[in-house]
Amino acid sequence: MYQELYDHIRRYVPLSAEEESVLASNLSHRVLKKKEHLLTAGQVCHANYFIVKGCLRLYIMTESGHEQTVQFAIENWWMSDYNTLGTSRITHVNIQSVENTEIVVLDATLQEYVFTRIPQLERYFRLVLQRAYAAAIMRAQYMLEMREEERYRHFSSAFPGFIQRIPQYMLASYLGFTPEFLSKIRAKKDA
Amino acid sequence: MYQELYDHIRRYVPLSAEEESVLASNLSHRVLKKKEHLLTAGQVCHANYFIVKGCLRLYIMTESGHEQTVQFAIENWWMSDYNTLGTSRITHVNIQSVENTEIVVLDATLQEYVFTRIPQLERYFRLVLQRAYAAAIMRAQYMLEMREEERYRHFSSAFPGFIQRIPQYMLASYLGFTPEFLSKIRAKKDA
DNA sequence: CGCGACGTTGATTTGCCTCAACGATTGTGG
DNA sequence: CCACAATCGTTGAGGCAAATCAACGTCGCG
Repeated sequence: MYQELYDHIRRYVPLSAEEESVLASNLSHRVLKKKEHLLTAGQVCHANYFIVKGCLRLYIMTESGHEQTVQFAIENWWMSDYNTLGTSRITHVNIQSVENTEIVVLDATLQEYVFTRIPQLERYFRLVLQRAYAAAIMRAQYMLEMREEERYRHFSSAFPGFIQRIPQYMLASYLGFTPEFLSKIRAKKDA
Repeated sequence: MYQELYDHIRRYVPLSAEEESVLASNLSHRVLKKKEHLLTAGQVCHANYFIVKGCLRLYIMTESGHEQTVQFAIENWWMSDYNTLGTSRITHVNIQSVENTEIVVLDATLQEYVFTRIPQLERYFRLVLQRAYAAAIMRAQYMLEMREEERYRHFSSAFPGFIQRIPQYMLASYLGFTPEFLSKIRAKKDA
Protein backbone atom coordinates (compact mmCIF):
# COMPACT_ATOMS: atom_id res chain seq x y z
CA MET A 1 0.00 0.00 0.00
CA TYR A 2 1.29 3.44 -0.95
CA GLN A 3 4.58 1.88 -2.02
CA GLU A 4 5.01 4.25 -4.97
CA LEU A 5 4.71 7.23 -2.66
CA TYR A 6 7.18 5.82 -0.16
CA ASP A 7 9.63 5.24 -2.96
CA HIS A 8 9.18 8.77 -4.17
CA ILE A 9 9.71 10.22 -0.71
CA ARG A 10 12.89 8.19 -0.32
CA ARG A 11 14.34 9.84 -3.38
CA TYR A 12 14.55 12.98 -1.24
CA VAL A 13 14.62 12.05 2.46
CA PRO A 14 15.03 8.94 4.63
CA LEU A 15 11.82 7.27 5.80
CA SER A 16 11.68 4.52 8.41
CA ALA A 17 9.18 1.68 8.43
CA GLU A 18 7.62 3.24 11.50
CA GLU A 19 7.20 6.56 9.73
CA GLU A 20 5.65 4.74 6.80
CA SER A 21 2.92 3.51 9.05
CA VAL A 22 2.33 6.92 10.62
CA LEU A 23 1.98 8.26 7.13
CA ALA A 24 -0.23 5.39 6.00
CA SER A 25 -2.77 6.04 8.73
CA ASN A 26 -3.18 9.58 7.37
CA LEU A 27 -3.48 8.77 3.71
CA SER A 28 -6.21 7.37 1.60
CA HIS A 29 -6.31 5.74 -1.76
CA ARG A 30 -8.66 6.45 -4.59
CA VAL A 31 -9.34 5.11 -8.05
CA LEU A 32 -10.79 7.35 -10.71
CA LYS A 33 -12.40 6.37 -13.96
CA LYS A 34 -11.48 8.28 -17.09
CA LYS A 35 -12.97 11.81 -17.08
CA GLU A 36 -14.02 11.63 -13.44
CA HIS A 37 -13.85 14.89 -11.47
CA LEU A 38 -11.78 15.15 -8.32
CA LEU A 39 -12.47 18.82 -7.74
CA THR A 40 -15.00 21.20 -9.28
CA ALA A 41 -15.09 25.00 -9.33
CA GLY A 42 -17.10 26.25 -6.37
CA GLN A 43 -15.97 23.52 -4.00
CA VAL A 44 -13.31 23.83 -1.32
CA CYS A 45 -10.07 22.03 -2.09
CA HIS A 46 -9.19 19.92 0.95
CA ALA A 47 -6.38 17.72 -0.20
CA ASN A 48 -3.16 17.25 -2.05
CA TYR A 49 -3.15 14.42 -4.62
CA PHE A 50 -0.26 12.16 -5.52
CA ILE A 51 -0.56 10.26 -8.77
CA VAL A 52 0.33 6.59 -8.55
CA LYS A 53 -0.81 5.72 -12.04
CA GLY A 54 -2.58 7.69 -14.71
CA CYS A 55 -2.98 11.35 -15.46
CA LEU A 56 -4.86 14.34 -14.08
CA ARG A 57 -5.48 17.70 -15.62
CA LEU A 58 -6.35 21.02 -14.03
CA TYR A 59 -8.55 23.30 -16.09
CA ILE A 60 -10.67 26.41 -15.80
CA MET A 61 -13.76 27.55 -17.63
CA THR A 62 -13.07 30.72 -19.60
CA GLU A 63 -15.53 33.57 -19.96
CA SER A 64 -16.28 32.42 -23.48
CA GLY A 65 -17.26 29.08 -22.01
CA HIS A 66 -14.59 26.66 -23.11
CA GLU A 67 -12.28 24.51 -21.02
CA GLN A 68 -8.78 25.88 -20.71
CA THR A 69 -6.31 23.21 -19.60
CA VAL A 70 -3.74 24.80 -17.31
CA GLN A 71 -1.75 21.80 -16.14
CA PHE A 72 -1.23 18.09 -16.51
CA ALA A 73 0.16 15.79 -13.87
CA ILE A 74 1.33 12.21 -14.31
CA GLU A 75 2.89 9.47 -12.22
CA ASN A 76 4.90 10.70 -9.21
CA TRP A 77 3.64 14.25 -9.33
CA TRP A 78 1.47 16.00 -6.80
CA MET A 79 -1.46 18.10 -7.87
CA SER A 80 -3.80 20.39 -6.02
CA ASP A 81 -5.12 23.93 -6.12
CA TYR A 82 -2.27 25.48 -4.16
CA ASN A 83 -3.91 28.86 -4.34
CA THR A 84 -6.60 27.79 -1.92
CA LEU A 85 -5.36 24.56 -0.33
CA GLY A 86 -5.28 24.89 3.44
CA THR A 87 -7.76 27.78 3.41
CA SER A 88 -11.54 27.66 3.43
CA ARG A 89 -11.83 29.63 0.21
CA ILE A 90 -13.58 28.05 -2.74
CA THR A 91 -11.62 27.05 -5.78
CA HIS A 92 -12.11 28.31 -9.31
CA VAL A 93 -10.41 25.38 -10.95
CA ASN A 94 -11.40 21.87 -11.88
CA ILE A 95 -9.30 18.74 -11.55
CA GLN A 96 -10.26 15.78 -13.67
CA SER A 97 -8.72 12.45 -14.62
CA VAL A 98 -7.68 12.14 -18.24
CA GLU A 99 -7.48 8.35 -18.13
CA ASN A 100 -8.23 5.73 -15.47
CA THR A 101 -6.15 6.99 -12.59
CA GLU A 102 -5.00 5.86 -9.19
CA ILE A 103 -4.10 8.47 -6.59
CA VAL A 104 -3.06 8.87 -2.98
CA VAL A 105 -4.97 11.54 -1.08
CA LEU A 106 -3.32 13.62 1.63
CA ASP A 107 -5.84 15.79 3.43
CA ALA A 108 -4.63 19.32 4.19
CA THR A 109 -5.26 19.17 7.91
CA LEU A 110 -3.78 15.69 8.22
CA GLN A 111 -0.78 16.95 6.31
CA GLU A 112 -0.13 19.46 9.08
CA TYR A 113 -0.35 16.74 11.66
CA VAL A 114 1.96 14.44 9.72
CA PHE A 115 4.58 17.18 9.60
CA THR A 116 4.68 17.24 13.39
CA ARG A 117 5.25 13.48 13.48
CA ILE A 118 7.65 13.24 10.53
CA PRO A 119 9.53 16.53 10.25
CA GLN A 120 11.54 15.25 7.29
CA LEU A 121 8.38 15.39 5.23
CA GLU A 122 8.51 19.13 5.43
CA ARG A 123 11.81 18.89 3.63
CA TYR A 124 10.39 16.43 1.12
CA PHE A 125 7.62 18.82 0.17
CA ARG A 126 9.99 21.75 0.06
CA LEU A 127 12.09 19.87 -2.48
CA VAL A 128 9.08 18.70 -4.45
CA LEU A 129 7.70 22.23 -4.59
CA GLN A 130 11.06 23.64 -5.61
CA ARG A 131 11.14 21.24 -8.55
CA ALA A 132 7.56 22.03 -9.44
CA TYR A 133 8.25 25.76 -9.25
CA ALA A 134 11.35 25.41 -11.40
CA ALA A 135 9.30 23.47 -13.94
CA ALA A 136 6.61 26.16 -13.94
CA ILE A 137 9.20 28.85 -14.61
CA MET A 138 10.65 26.80 -17.45
CA ARG A 139 7.20 26.49 -18.88
CA ALA A 140 6.66 30.23 -18.71
CA GLN A 141 9.95 30.60 -20.52
CA TYR A 142 8.87 28.23 -23.30
CA MET A 143 5.54 30.00 -23.65
CA LEU A 144 7.39 33.26 -24.12
CA GLU A 145 10.27 32.27 -26.34
CA MET A 146 8.67 29.76 -28.69
CA ARG A 147 6.03 30.06 -31.37
CA GLU A 148 3.05 27.71 -31.33
CA GLU A 149 4.44 25.14 -33.68
CA GLU A 150 7.81 25.08 -31.95
CA ARG A 151 6.11 24.55 -28.60
CA TYR A 152 4.32 21.51 -29.95
CA ARG A 153 7.48 20.00 -31.39
CA HIS A 154 9.39 20.69 -28.20
CA PHE A 155 6.67 19.20 -26.05
CA SER A 156 6.32 16.08 -28.11
CA SER A 157 10.04 15.43 -28.11
CA ALA A 158 10.31 16.18 -24.38
CA PHE A 159 7.44 13.84 -23.53
CA PRO A 160 7.29 11.23 -26.26
CA GLY A 161 4.50 8.77 -25.64
CA PHE A 162 2.55 11.20 -23.50
CA ILE A 163 1.02 12.64 -26.65
CA GLN A 164 -0.86 9.41 -27.21
CA ARG A 165 -2.35 9.43 -23.74
CA ILE A 166 -4.27 12.70 -24.09
CA PRO A 167 -6.89 13.95 -26.55
CA GLN A 168 -5.54 16.51 -28.97
CA TYR A 169 -7.94 19.20 -27.93
CA MET A 170 -6.58 19.08 -24.38
CA LEU A 171 -3.02 19.28 -25.58
CA ALA A 172 -3.80 22.17 -27.91
CA SER A 173 -5.44 24.01 -25.03
CA TYR A 174 -2.48 23.37 -22.74
CA LEU A 175 -0.03 24.58 -25.36
CA GLY A 176 -2.07 27.69 -25.99
CA PHE A 177 -3.62 27.24 -29.40
CA THR A 178 -6.64 25.71 -31.13
CA PRO A 179 -7.28 22.05 -31.93
CA GLU A 180 -7.64 22.97 -35.60
CA PHE A 181 -4.17 24.43 -35.64
CA LEU A 182 -2.68 21.38 -33.94
CA SER A 183 -4.33 19.22 -36.57
CA LYS A 184 -2.68 21.30 -39.29
CA ILE A 185 0.75 21.09 -37.67
CA ARG A 186 0.52 17.32 -37.56
CA ALA A 187 -0.69 17.04 -41.14
CA LYS A 188 2.32 19.05 -42.25
CA LYS A 189 5.28 17.19 -40.80
CA ASP A 190 4.03 13.78 -39.69
CA ALA A 191 4.34 12.59 -43.25
CA MET B 1 20.53 43.96 9.92
CA TYR B 2 18.36 41.57 7.92
CA GLN B 3 15.30 42.83 9.77
CA GLU B 4 13.07 42.65 6.69
CA LEU B 5 13.94 39.01 6.22
CA TYR B 6 13.30 38.15 9.87
CA ASP B 7 9.93 39.84 9.62
CA HIS B 8 9.11 37.90 6.53
CA ILE B 9 10.09 34.59 8.10
CA ARG B 10 7.93 35.38 11.13
CA ARG B 11 4.90 35.64 8.88
CA TYR B 12 5.22 31.89 8.48
CA VAL B 13 7.13 30.40 11.41
CA PRO B 14 8.40 31.45 14.86
CA LEU B 15 12.00 32.63 15.03
CA SER B 16 13.88 33.23 18.27
CA ALA B 17 16.53 35.89 18.77
CA GLU B 18 19.08 33.13 19.03
CA GLU B 19 18.00 31.68 15.71
CA GLU B 20 18.20 35.12 14.18
CA SER B 21 21.87 35.23 15.02
CA VAL B 22 22.52 31.73 13.70
CA LEU B 23 20.88 32.85 10.51
CA ALA B 24 22.72 36.17 10.44
CA SER B 25 26.09 34.47 10.53
CA ASN B 26 25.15 32.60 7.37
CA LEU B 27 23.77 35.48 5.38
CA SER B 28 25.32 38.34 3.55
CA HIS B 29 24.04 41.64 2.35
CA ARG B 30 24.53 43.19 -1.03
CA VAL B 31 23.68 46.43 -2.75
CA LEU B 32 23.20 46.54 -6.49
CA LYS B 33 23.17 49.53 -8.76
CA LYS B 34 20.51 49.73 -11.44
CA LYS B 35 21.16 47.22 -14.24
CA GLU B 36 23.87 45.40 -12.35
CA HIS B 37 24.12 41.65 -12.97
CA LEU B 38 23.85 39.20 -10.12
CA LEU B 39 24.09 36.09 -12.28
CA THR B 40 25.09 35.63 -15.91
CA ALA B 41 24.49 32.70 -18.26
CA GLY B 42 27.44 30.32 -18.11
CA GLN B 43 28.09 30.84 -14.41
CA VAL B 44 27.09 28.51 -11.61
CA CYS B 45 24.25 29.78 -9.44
CA HIS B 46 25.36 29.47 -5.83
CA ALA B 47 22.76 31.38 -3.87
CA ASN B 48 19.19 32.25 -3.22
CA TYR B 49 18.42 35.98 -3.15
CA PHE B 50 15.90 37.76 -0.96
CA ILE B 51 14.91 41.24 -2.03
CA VAL B 52 14.90 43.81 0.74
CA LYS B 53 14.32 46.77 -1.51
CA GLY B 54 14.17 47.17 -5.25
CA CYS B 55 13.52 44.81 -8.13
CA LEU B 56 15.26 41.99 -9.95
CA ARG B 57 14.46 40.40 -13.24
CA LEU B 58 15.39 37.01 -14.63
CA TYR B 59 15.87 36.85 -18.38
CA ILE B 60 17.28 34.63 -21.09
CA MET B 61 18.83 35.40 -24.44
CA THR B 62 16.73 33.98 -27.24
CA GLU B 63 18.18 32.41 -30.37
CA SER B 64 17.32 35.55 -32.27
CA GLY B 65 19.48 37.45 -29.80
CA HIS B 66 17.05 39.50 -27.78
CA GLU B 67 16.47 39.54 -24.04
CA GLN B 68 13.37 37.63 -22.97
CA THR B 69 12.26 38.62 -19.47
CA VAL B 70 10.90 35.54 -17.73
CA GLN B 71 10.28 36.84 -14.20
CA PHE B 72 10.32 39.86 -11.98
CA ALA B 73 10.83 39.82 -8.23
CA ILE B 74 10.24 42.66 -5.80
CA GLU B 75 10.41 43.30 -2.06
CA ASN B 76 9.96 40.18 0.07
CA TRP B 77 10.34 37.71 -2.74
CA TRP B 78 13.13 35.20 -3.22
CA MET B 79 14.76 34.76 -6.58
CA SER B 80 17.26 32.28 -7.92
CA ASP B 81 17.70 29.81 -10.75
CA TYR B 82 15.95 26.92 -9.03
CA ASN B 83 16.66 24.68 -11.97
CA THR B 84 20.34 24.56 -11.12
CA LEU B 85 20.61 25.91 -7.55
CA GLY B 86 22.33 23.38 -5.34
CA THR B 87 23.95 21.60 -8.28
CA SER B 88 27.21 22.36 -10.04
CA ARG B 89 25.53 22.80 -13.40
CA ILE B 90 25.87 26.10 -15.17
CA THR B 91 22.88 28.35 -15.56
CA HIS B 92 21.35 29.56 -18.80
CA VAL B 93 19.62 32.51 -17.26
CA ASN B 94 20.62 36.00 -16.23
CA ILE B 95 19.53 37.86 -13.12
CA GLN B 96 19.82 41.61 -13.16
CA SER B 97 18.63 44.50 -11.03
CA VAL B 98 16.02 46.71 -12.64
CA GLU B 99 16.57 49.58 -10.21
CA ASN B 100 18.97 50.17 -7.30
CA THR B 101 18.39 47.10 -5.22
CA GLU B 102 19.27 45.74 -1.83
CA ILE B 103 19.33 41.99 -1.29
CA VAL B 104 20.13 39.33 1.27
CA VAL B 105 22.21 36.46 -0.04
CA LEU B 106 21.78 32.92 1.24
CA ASP B 107 24.42 30.60 -0.15
CA ALA B 108 23.11 27.18 -1.21
CA THR B 109 25.53 25.18 0.96
CA LEU B 110 25.02 27.44 3.94
CA GLN B 111 21.28 27.06 3.45
CA GLU B 112 21.64 23.32 3.99
CA TYR B 113 23.60 23.95 7.16
CA VAL B 114 21.07 26.47 8.43
CA PHE B 115 18.28 23.94 7.98
CA THR B 116 20.03 21.60 10.41
CA ARG B 117 20.27 24.39 12.99
CA ILE B 118 16.81 25.90 12.44
CA PRO B 119 14.50 23.16 11.21
CA GLN B 120 11.55 25.57 11.07
CA LEU B 121 13.21 27.27 8.13
CA GLU B 122 12.56 24.18 6.08
CA ARG B 123 8.90 24.88 6.69
CA TYR B 124 9.31 28.54 5.88
CA PHE B 125 10.79 27.74 2.50
CA ARG B 126 8.19 25.10 1.83
CA LEU B 127 5.49 27.70 2.36
CA VAL B 128 7.31 30.34 0.34
CA LEU B 129 7.79 27.91 -2.53
CA GLN B 130 4.18 26.83 -2.38
CA ARG B 131 3.09 30.43 -2.78
CA ALA B 132 5.57 31.00 -5.57
CA TYR B 133 4.42 27.85 -7.34
CA ALA B 134 0.78 28.85 -6.99
CA ALA B 135 1.63 32.26 -8.46
CA ALA B 136 3.47 30.64 -11.36
CA ILE B 137 0.45 28.46 -12.14
CA MET B 138 -1.81 31.51 -12.02
CA ARG B 139 0.49 33.22 -14.43
CA ALA B 140 0.38 30.27 -16.83
CA GLN B 141 -3.38 30.48 -16.61
CA TYR B 142 -3.38 34.18 -17.49
CA MET B 143 -1.02 33.60 -20.42
CA LEU B 144 -3.41 30.99 -21.75
CA GLU B 145 -6.79 32.57 -21.17
CA MET B 146 -6.11 36.22 -21.96
CA ARG B 147 -5.21 38.04 -25.14
CA GLU B 148 -2.22 40.38 -25.16
CA GLU B 149 -4.13 43.55 -24.46
CA GLU B 150 -6.16 41.97 -21.68
CA ARG B 151 -2.98 40.70 -20.04
CA TYR B 152 -1.58 44.19 -19.96
CA ARG B 153 -4.74 45.66 -18.45
CA HIS B 154 -4.94 42.89 -15.88
CA PHE B 155 -1.29 43.25 -14.93
CA SER B 156 -1.45 46.99 -14.54
CA SER B 157 -4.53 46.82 -12.36
CA ALA B 158 -3.08 43.96 -10.29
CA PHE B 159 0.19 45.80 -9.72
CA PRO B 160 -0.55 49.50 -9.98
CA GLY B 161 2.56 51.53 -9.45
CA PHE B 162 4.85 48.72 -10.47
CA ILE B 163 4.37 49.76 -14.09
CA GLN B 164 6.26 52.94 -13.42
CA ARG B 165 9.24 51.13 -11.94
CA ILE B 166 10.13 49.12 -15.03
CA PRO B 167 10.93 50.07 -18.61
CA GLN B 168 8.16 49.28 -21.03
CA TYR B 169 10.27 47.01 -23.15
CA MET B 170 10.88 44.73 -20.16
CA LEU B 171 7.19 44.64 -19.32
CA ALA B 172 6.24 43.92 -22.93
CA SER B 173 8.74 41.07 -22.99
CA TYR B 174 7.42 39.66 -19.71
CA LEU B 175 3.84 39.83 -20.94
CA GLY B 176 4.76 38.12 -24.18
CA PHE B 177 4.52 40.82 -26.84
CA THR B 178 6.51 43.59 -28.49
CA PRO B 179 7.30 47.06 -27.10
CA GLU B 180 5.65 48.59 -30.17
CA PHE B 181 2.44 46.81 -29.44
CA LEU B 182 2.47 47.90 -25.81
CA SER B 183 2.94 51.44 -26.97
CA LYS B 184 -0.13 51.12 -29.17
CA ILE B 185 -2.24 49.69 -26.38
CA ARG B 186 -1.38 52.62 -24.17
CA ALA B 187 -2.05 55.16 -26.86
CA LYS B 188 -5.49 53.67 -27.35
CA LYS B 189 -7.05 53.71 -23.92
CA ASP B 190 -4.88 55.95 -21.72
CA ALA B 191 -6.69 58.93 -23.18
C1' DC C 1 -27.88 1.79 -35.53
C1' DG C 2 -27.60 6.49 -34.60
C1' DC C 3 -25.82 9.97 -31.82
C1' DG C 4 -22.24 12.68 -29.83
C1' DA C 5 -17.44 13.53 -29.23
C1' DC C 6 -13.28 14.11 -31.62
C1' DG C 7 -10.39 15.16 -35.48
C1' DT C 8 -9.59 17.09 -40.24
C1' DT C 9 -9.62 20.36 -43.94
C1' DG C 10 -10.34 24.69 -46.36
C1' DA C 11 -11.80 29.74 -46.86
C1' DT C 12 -11.59 33.87 -44.69
C1' DT C 13 -10.42 37.17 -41.18
C1' DT C 14 -7.67 39.49 -37.82
C1' DG C 15 -4.45 40.51 -34.15
C1' DC C 16 -0.03 41.14 -33.62
C1' DC C 17 4.71 41.28 -35.60
C1' DT C 18 8.21 43.29 -38.49
C1' DC C 19 10.51 46.95 -40.25
C1' DA C 20 11.58 51.60 -40.57
C1' DA C 21 11.65 56.33 -39.36
C1' DC C 22 11.13 59.59 -36.15
C1' DG C 23 10.71 61.95 -31.08
C1' DA C 24 11.96 62.11 -26.32
C1' DT C 25 14.76 61.33 -22.60
C1' DT C 26 18.84 60.11 -20.21
C1' DG C 27 23.47 60.21 -19.18
C1' DT C 28 28.22 61.02 -20.15
C1' DG C 29 32.52 63.06 -21.41
C1' DG C 30 34.73 67.15 -23.18
C1' DC D 1 27.18 72.73 -18.35
C1' DC D 2 26.39 71.80 -22.86
C1' DA D 3 26.63 68.52 -26.94
C1' DC D 4 26.16 64.40 -28.51
C1' DA D 5 25.21 59.60 -28.37
C1' DA D 6 22.72 55.98 -26.83
C1' DT D 7 18.68 54.22 -25.04
C1' DC D 8 13.87 54.16 -24.89
C1' DG D 9 9.30 55.12 -26.59
C1' DT D 10 6.01 56.31 -30.49
C1' DT D 11 3.81 55.96 -34.92
C1' DG D 12 2.59 54.03 -39.37
C1' DA D 13 2.63 50.68 -43.40
C1' DG D 14 2.56 46.16 -44.73
C1' DG D 15 2.76 41.14 -43.94
C1' DC D 16 1.89 36.81 -41.86
C1' DA D 17 0.74 33.36 -38.47
C1' DA D 18 -2.90 31.65 -36.16
C1' DA D 19 -7.94 32.21 -35.02
C1' DT D 20 -12.52 31.71 -36.57
C1' DC D 21 -16.12 29.59 -38.88
C1' DA D 22 -18.14 25.95 -41.27
C1' DA D 23 -18.56 21.47 -43.30
C1' DC D 24 -17.38 16.93 -43.39
C1' DG D 25 -15.16 12.29 -41.87
C1' DT D 26 -14.60 8.90 -38.26
C1' DC D 27 -14.70 6.49 -34.31
C1' DG D 28 -16.62 4.70 -29.99
C1' DC D 29 -20.50 3.87 -27.31
C1' DG D 30 -25.30 3.60 -25.44
